[in-house]
Amino acid sequence: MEQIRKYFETFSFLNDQEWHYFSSKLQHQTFQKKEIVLSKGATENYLSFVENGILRLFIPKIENDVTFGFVFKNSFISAYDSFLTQTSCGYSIETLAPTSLWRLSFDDLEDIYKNTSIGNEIGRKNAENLFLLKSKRELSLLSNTPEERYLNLFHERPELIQQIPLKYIASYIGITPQALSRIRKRIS
Amino acid sequence: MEQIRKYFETFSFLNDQEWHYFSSKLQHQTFQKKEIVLSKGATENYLSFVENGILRLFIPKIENDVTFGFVFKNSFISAYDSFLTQTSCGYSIETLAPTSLWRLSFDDLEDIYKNTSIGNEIGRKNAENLFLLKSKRELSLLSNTPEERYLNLFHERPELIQQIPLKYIASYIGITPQALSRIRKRIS
DNA sequence: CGCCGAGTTGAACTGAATCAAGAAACGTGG
DNA sequence: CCACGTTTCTTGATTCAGTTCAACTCGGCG
Repeated sequence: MEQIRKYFETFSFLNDQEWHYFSSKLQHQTFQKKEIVLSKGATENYLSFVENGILRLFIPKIENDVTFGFVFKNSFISAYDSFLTQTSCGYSIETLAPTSLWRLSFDDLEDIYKNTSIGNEIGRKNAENLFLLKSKRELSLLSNTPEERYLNLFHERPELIQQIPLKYIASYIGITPQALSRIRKRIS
Repeated sequence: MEQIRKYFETFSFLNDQEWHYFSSKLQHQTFQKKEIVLSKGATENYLSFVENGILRLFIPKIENDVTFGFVFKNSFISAYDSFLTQTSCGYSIETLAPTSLWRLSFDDLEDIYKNTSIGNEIGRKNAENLFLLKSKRELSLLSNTPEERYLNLFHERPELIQQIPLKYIASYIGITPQALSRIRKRIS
């Protein structure tokens, strides 16, 4: 749990009282490998910190679903759009490895925003960070080729390429597994 | 200027004192058509409200630059990633029509965050909204075809298709002007 | 041992890129 | 208000990266 505090304090310092208030809201939950954490159509009720494990965000499709995100330990996971708007979610989240989460419910987070000044600040900085990530990804999808995206992933997140089945990575960079297989062959 | 207050109050109510403090920081500035508002490589110093006009965000390239955003009146524009991180910007912003902005500097915004509780709340909700837009766009780029993206634009933002040169829209959708021309022919 | 999912490889197909040229629209100065 | 030059849009021909369909290999697991 101390990891969460550390994570926050990359944004803003928390005194013990603030931290105690925040951490009292957290619920611990564990999942097996290949378990669905949130089903498409449901409404996300949690902002969750990944204590351990790997998760995948994807739009389920009849044939090939579209994977658009992976989350590793020591960061937050949520269907954050569904969470923020409290409307049904257009995608699903599943675990790719045994996973344990510290979860904060929507209502508890609202309380934190109401009752603490630090809450909004951390919430803002977190949303800003998520925005930055999505901005980078948008530019990558528009201006890089799939091959460039694969090479970038390879350099920036090598752990991802080692731990995650290729078919999901292929989908993440926007191509079929076959095409990724050929790219790998070409560049090696 | 009242438009800005209205915009904020879609998020959170502002009392007169808060509004007065905020609005005292705003600087007014106007631009002609086709004027560069921010050059790639510079650092964004402003969060700007578009009172009037149209702007385009793009990565300048030797041959075809990559357009990834348009902003119309009554919303905010900024190279928000560069602004937040105060590092040099990877893209440029130019006007596509005569434009007038109300601008808030980075330092002034930091003051607002420090001195008001409402500031962080609005900042958070604004960042959340920007995040939502980017999330939608990511999914669109991954799971729709260029043709579907064009039709979506056509339904969701028809004003955009009327007022903006096709070549920029093509780039925004992720294809060449020629390909967009053929799509238009096909669907009409 | 046999099954199943993941990855690879091949062949044919397709949508978009590229190269090139012409038509239409736009803006500016006379 | 027209004439000219520039930019934008369209259309055609060719090329190419990635898709699709299909077959085969490999490794793990019941």
